Amino acid sequence: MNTWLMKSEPDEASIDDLQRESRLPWTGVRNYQARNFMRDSMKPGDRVLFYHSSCAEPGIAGIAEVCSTAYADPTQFDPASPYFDSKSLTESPRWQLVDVRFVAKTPLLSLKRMRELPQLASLQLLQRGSRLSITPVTTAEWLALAPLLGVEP
DNA sequence: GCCAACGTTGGC
DNA sequence: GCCAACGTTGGC
Repeated sequence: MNTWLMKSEPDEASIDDLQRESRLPWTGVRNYQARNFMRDSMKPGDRVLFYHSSCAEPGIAGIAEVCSTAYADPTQFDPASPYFDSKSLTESPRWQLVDVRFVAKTPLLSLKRMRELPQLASLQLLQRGSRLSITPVTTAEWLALAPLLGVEP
């Protein structure tokens, strides 16, 4: 089983929203690398670290789980959506997504705190200039993160 | 709101 | 295929 870190702006979809809905499609990814992770590498059952970005307290706010294989992101075909992509054709959708289900809220592990911890220094999230919204987390990184999130690895 | 870093676009 | 211009991300 793989672990992923997925960023979401809490104004759009927070861990509380996911808890309420119990399951959400991960809409709006418009970056090829992030899409490829969902399309090619994510499997149902994979662990997701739910990260809040572009907010007062950026950090990991909970745990989720991939619960579908990849399929076409419907928002790319919706002219009313901010994620509409006029160049994406129905017969060859450009953007894909997976569904994610709620597992648990965690005490917020802030970006600031993560930057202070040497055992987390390898996280792709923390690399200079990194802004990919979906990044893989290694087993070693997950083992270092779990106790900080108050969960069993 | 600023701006560094990165990704995409399109002319050549 | 290069690369300048432009757009976006996201922390601060």
